[in-house]
Parts: sequence; C-alpha cells; structure tokens
Amino acid sequence: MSISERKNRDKEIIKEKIVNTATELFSLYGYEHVSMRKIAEKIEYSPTTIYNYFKNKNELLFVLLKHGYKLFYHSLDTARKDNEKENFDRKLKEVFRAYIEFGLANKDYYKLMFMMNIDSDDSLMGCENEKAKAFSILMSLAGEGNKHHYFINSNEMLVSQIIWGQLHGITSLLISYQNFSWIPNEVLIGNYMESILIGLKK
Amino acid sequence: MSISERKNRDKEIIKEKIVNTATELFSLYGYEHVSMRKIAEKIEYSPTTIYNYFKNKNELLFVLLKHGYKLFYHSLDTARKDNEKENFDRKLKEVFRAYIEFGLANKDYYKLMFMMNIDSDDSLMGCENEKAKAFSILMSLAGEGNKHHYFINSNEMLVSQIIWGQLHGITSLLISYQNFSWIPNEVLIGNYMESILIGLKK
Amino acid sequence: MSISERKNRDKEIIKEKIVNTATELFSLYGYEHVSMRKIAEKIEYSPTTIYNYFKNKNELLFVLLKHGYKLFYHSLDTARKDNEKENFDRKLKEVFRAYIEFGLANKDYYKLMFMMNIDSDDSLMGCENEKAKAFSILMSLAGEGNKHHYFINSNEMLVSQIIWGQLHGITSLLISYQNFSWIPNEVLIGNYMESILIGLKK
Amino acid sequence: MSISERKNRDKEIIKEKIVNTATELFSLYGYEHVSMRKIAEKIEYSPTTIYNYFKNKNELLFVLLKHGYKLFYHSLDTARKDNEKENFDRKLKEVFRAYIEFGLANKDYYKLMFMMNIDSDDSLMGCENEKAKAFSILMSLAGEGNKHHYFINSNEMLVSQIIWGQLHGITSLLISYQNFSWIPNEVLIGNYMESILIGLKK
DNA sequence: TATGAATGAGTTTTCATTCAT
DNA sequence: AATGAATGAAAACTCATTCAT
Repeated sequence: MSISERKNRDKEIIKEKIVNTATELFSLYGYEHVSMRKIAEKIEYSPTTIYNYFKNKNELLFVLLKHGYKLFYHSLDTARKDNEKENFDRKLKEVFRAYIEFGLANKDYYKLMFMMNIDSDDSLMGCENEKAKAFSILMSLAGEGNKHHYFINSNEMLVSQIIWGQLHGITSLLISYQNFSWIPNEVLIGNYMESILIGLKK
Repeated sequence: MSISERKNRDKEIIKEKIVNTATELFSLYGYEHVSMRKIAEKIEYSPTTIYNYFKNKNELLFVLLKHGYKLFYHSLDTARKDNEKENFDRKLKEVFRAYIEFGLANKDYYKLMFMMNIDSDDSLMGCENEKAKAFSILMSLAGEGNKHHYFINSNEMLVSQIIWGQLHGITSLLISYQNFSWIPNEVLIGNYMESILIGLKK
Repeated sequence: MSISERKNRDKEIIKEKIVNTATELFSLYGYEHVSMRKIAEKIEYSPTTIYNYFKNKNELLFVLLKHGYKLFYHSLDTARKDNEKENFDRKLKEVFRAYIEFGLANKDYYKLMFMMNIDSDDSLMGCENEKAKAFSILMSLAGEGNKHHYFINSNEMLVSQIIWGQLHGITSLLISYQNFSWIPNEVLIGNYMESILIGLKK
Repeated sequence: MSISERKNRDKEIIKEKIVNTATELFSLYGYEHVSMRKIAEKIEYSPTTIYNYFKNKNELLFVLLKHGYKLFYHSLDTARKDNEKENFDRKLKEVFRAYIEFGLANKDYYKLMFMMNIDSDDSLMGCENEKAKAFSILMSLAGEGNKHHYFINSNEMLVSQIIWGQLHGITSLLISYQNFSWIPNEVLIGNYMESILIGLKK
C-alpha cells in the first residue's frame, strides 16, 4: 500500500468515525440539538477538524443520509436476492421483514431518512437518487407480482405505494412511540405483514 | 356582551392567532427552527407580547398540541357518530377516511402530533390524555368489530395497532413527500383503505 | 375625618404596604433581583399600580431608604434620650447597643442603607440629610464626652468616626455572615462594646 | 520558551485581563449591573470570547474571588512574617495595618469579597477555603497573644472576632463613603488601630 | 492535518415602564 | 384609582463557522 493510499485510508477512517458519531447523536438528540462541538468531543477531536472533512454541518448530514440510503437499499436488496428462488409469497414477506427490521435496527438512520423530512431542504437533493433506488425495489416486486397475476390490483405504482405506506406506518410508529404498550414485536410484525399480504393478494 | 366579556374574547383571539401562527411555522420549519421572534414578526407583535399569553415557548407548544389532539379526536368521533347507524364496514371505512383526511387537511398539526416525536419531552406529558383518547376510538372500533366476529383476529389491541400503523403510514408519507409522484389521492386512498379492510376482515 | 382625608389615609396605607414589601424583598433577594412584578404580586396588585404611587423603581428605593434612615435615627435618639440622666458611660453604651441592635433587628434596612452602597447613585442624594442626622448623634455624643474629658482623644470628629467604624464593623459582619460560627450574640456584643469603650476612654 | 509555553502564557494574559476588568466593573457597578457584553467591550473582544475562557459569568466571579482571597491572605501573611521577630505589639499592629491597607489598595476586591455578600450563593462555596485561611491568620494571632497573656480576654475565638469586626468596620466605611469628610487617612487609621489595641490589651 | 482563538448572528427570556381605558 | 396590553432594551448564553498557524 503506497503512502498516499494509506493516507486516503486514514482519511476515510476518520470520516467514517465522524459520520457514525453524528448519526448516533443526531438520531439520539435530534439534528438541531447536536452541535459540531458535541460531535467533536465524542470523537476527541477539535470542532475545527470536522471542517477539514466536511464543508459544514449540512454536508455532514448529506453524506450521512446518502450512507443511510445505501445501507437501506442493501438490506432490501439482500433480502430479495436471498429469496430469489423461493416462491413469490415468501420473497415478498422477507423483503417486508427486511424493511421493518432495518428500521428497528437502525432507528437513527430511519428517522433521519424517512421521518424527519429533512431532505426537503434544497441542499440535500443529491440524496434523492439513493432514495429512489431503494423505492425501486418495492416497485420491481410489484411488477414481478403482476407478472404472476398475484395482486388484486394490476397497477404497479399503486401497489408499491400501498406497500410503502403500510411498511412505513408500523416502522415509524414503533420507532417514535417506544414507550407505547405495543403487542410484542414478533407477534405484531408477523400479523401486520400477514394483513398486508392478504389485503393485496388476489 | 359586557366589557369584560369582550376583553376576554379579544384575549382569546390573540391567543388563537399566536397558536395558529406557531402551528404553521413549527410544522413548516420545525419547532427548533422557529424562534419566538419569528412568530412575533409574523403576527406583527413584539416578541415580549407572546410572553404575556404563554409562559414560554414550551407552553406554547403544549397548548398547541393539546388543541391539535382535541381537533383530531373530534374528527374521528364525528365520523363514528355520523355513521352509527350504518353497517360496520361502512362505519370503519369512514373513520379511516376521517383519520387520513384529518392529516391531509391539518398537515401542520399531524406533523407536530405524530411525526415529530416532540412530546416525548417530559414537559409535555399533559397532552398524553388527549392523545390516548383519540387512540381509544380505534380501540373501541376494534372491540365493536370483534363483537360481530368481523376481524380475522380477535385480539382488539392487536387489531387496533395494525390499523393505526396502516393509517399512519399513508398519512405521514403523503404529508412528508408532497413532491413524490403519487397516484391521485382519491384513487390511492380508496384502494389503500380497501386493502386494509380486506387484510383484516374474516 | 373628611372624604379627602380618608382618601389620603388610604393612599398612605397602600404606599406603606408597597414600601414594606419592597424593603423585605430587596433585602431578601437584593435590589436587582426583585422585579416590580414580584412586589406587585406579593401585595396582590398589578405592577402598574405601583407606578401610581412611585415614579419608578428608583424612587421607591429612595422613599424606602429615607424611611429607613428615619427609623435608624429614631432608634439612636430614643436610646440617648432614655438614658439622658444616666452616667455618660452608660449612656454611651446604650446608644452603641441601639446601633447594633437596630442593624440586627432591621437587617433589611441596614443592608440597604449602609452596606449596599446604593445611594452613591446621583438619584438618591436626597437621602443624605437623613443619614447625616443619624451620624450627628454619634458626633454629639463625642462632643459631650469631650466636655467631661472622657475620651483619650479630644478631636470629636475623630472619635465619632472611630466609633462609627467599630459599630458598623460588627453589625455588618453579623448581618453578612449569618452562617459563620460566631460567639453567641450577647457575649460577643457585650465584649465588643466593652472593648470599644476601653479603647476610647482616657 | 517553547511554542506551547508561549501560547499558555498568552492565554493566561487574556484570562487575567478579563479577570481584572471584571473585578473593576463588578466592584464599580455591582455584579448584577455588569453584563458580559460590557466586560467584553472594555477589553475590546467579543462577548463570546469570554466564554472561551470562562464557562459562564458565575465562574468568572468565582475565579476572581478566589484570586482576591489569595491576594488578601498573602498580604496578611507577609505582614506577619515580616514582623516575626518584632515584639507582639508591633506585629499585631502591622497585621492590622496590612488588613486595612489591603482593603484601601484593592477596593474592588475587598468589596466583592467582604461587602457584597455575593458568595452566599451555593455556587461559590469553593472559595470558602481561601477565605477561611485568611481569617485563620487573625485566629492564630489571637492564640499567640494568649500565650503571652496579652489580651484582657483569653477566648481566642472571641478576640479574633472582635478584631475582625473592628478592622472590617473602618475598612468598609472608608471604601463605601469615599466622599465623606473623613479625618486624613493616616491620622484616622493610626488612632483607630491604637484604639483597638488598647481595647483588647490587658 | 489539526487546532486554538475569535466572532456574528441568533436564541429564550426578563424587566421596567408606558398608555389607553 | 387600578389595570390589561404592549413593548424596547437588555440579559446570559450557544452555535456554526472562519482564519492563521
């Protein structure tokens, strides 16, 4: 590994450290309540240092969101691929589960990505592609279902929007209202997914 | 109307003006991004004046949320009562529609109440009752359905949580992503509700 | 009593109420920490009302100080007169005691009058006369002592300044440091006065 | 001097500048009347800068008082040590003089330390040790005097409290009432101290 | 590359005070 | 005489950000 390569790697490591810390803090206390100073303190660098890696707080958020969308896409994509050979019913279910579980396992990211409405800021438009890619998985599943005449409704767009709505609903509520007296997760989520499928299937 | 009555009314009018403006701005830019000064400017009073009506920014939020929850409860309750005599299917659907339409007609409130996770602050616990009351409508509908053996699932809590999740899903997405290429509202919402019902019915 | 007399009396009563409350609060929390609103609340009037009786906060302080100086003068004067016939030694001691006891019994006033250096404000110069009158008692005692060749030092001004310094010393410390581990008051004050007298007597 | 040493020194210089200015202003106008902004203006920095050196206004006061108590202790201690070999009479007098002269030479500090009753705030308890140390000098002198059977009174605590009261009396009055028609300082202070000594000596 | 120093703009909030009634 | 409504001025403090080194 050349010196410049090493340097690049070091740089990436620090960048990642910053992004991870920021993600954690943003989601824990909310974007507004986390100051650059607090991020810096946590990683034991000076606040100024962060500016050597990110133009400003907004860019940090941008990078972080992009990363989040990538992870999210990857989760759904993996679920789909891992069940490529299974029957469609099963595949669908596993992708649904992947969606919800991503949210619960990455509350930080899910909040920032889908619940805080943060990227309506003009400055963050760049993330849209990544987001679209993730949504496209749901779209393609709807398309695939249609080929099998699986859904009651043959409009792919409509089906995928319904699915998204339903998946987002339970995921975001479970994240927001952690102290609510929810039915145990496994039971709730299992039944919820079942309900979605029945509601859509022919 | 006596003088003191008129005065009281004037006071209420200003209070309402403040609450409305705050609601709008909070929902538009987020609670943290809206300063007392900005609210004051919009209503063309001095910042100090707001403090003559509300102890502090937090209390303003508190009052506002309480108001929102009341409106919300009222919307659902009206829908239920107006369809008391209808068959259960119809009644359910109308309450669902009332939920979603409340959100779309009162985006500001819906955001503040259900999407910004703002009232996890201890200081706002007083609102919880109003919120619980609203949720209890869904609960009682689930109970009513059970009496008729309407739902596939006889656990009222489970049913109402599934319903809430699904209603919240589409409502919050439509609010958050207004620029997304949604299927026309009437079509989308109609099909969405249909899908929910099928998914739950025996 | 005529109507206008009654009105005047009422007015005086309220004025006094304000002054008393202000005195108490000023001394308790410090002039700066007491807002007009707090005074008003305590007497259960609106803040505006105070302005019907006093031009502003400063004038309130002014009146209050004037009142304090009067009380103070009266205390010393009474002690002197009550002991007119006693031997000079005794008379002196009783006036000393009156000084210290006034301070301890009226910590509020004593602080405002002699410890907060408040009336160096130009606006309060009017009080000076009252203060001077009080000090003149010490002066005249020094003069009286000299006639009897009582003091080691025949300069009246010098003697009275020494006395004032000594009396003020213990009084202000006892007020300021109430939690200090003082010798019991009676013992301390008795010995203190003894010490002063011995130090001055021929 | 290394670079880091120089930096440290620079930092200390600014800190000192802030402390000095604050001391002057606090004593001149009172702690409450001096805003961070005013201090900043005087040293020609931005208000924010002060917060880079002191956590908040209270800490600034705290540091300042601690410094004052140290100076005060040092003054008395020096006077005592410088006169270790002298007879007790002389030593006592010189320490008395040191007390009074410290007050007159450091009016700002003396006011803040002993006249403004500022450190009864819980937040400032840390200063108490320094204050106690200063008072302990008077105590030890009283003890020393007792060994020689110097004082009329053998209770050390009592003697030291009397002394403190008397020293504080003249010091604080001279500071507070600078426009009063005092006997010339040297005369007044000389006689005052003489009077104290006579009053205490056997 | 990393950072100490500095700051302008902004925050919530409090207060003395005025004015019309 | 009493007061509700309104405000300008100021307070302490925080933050994202820049700059020079």
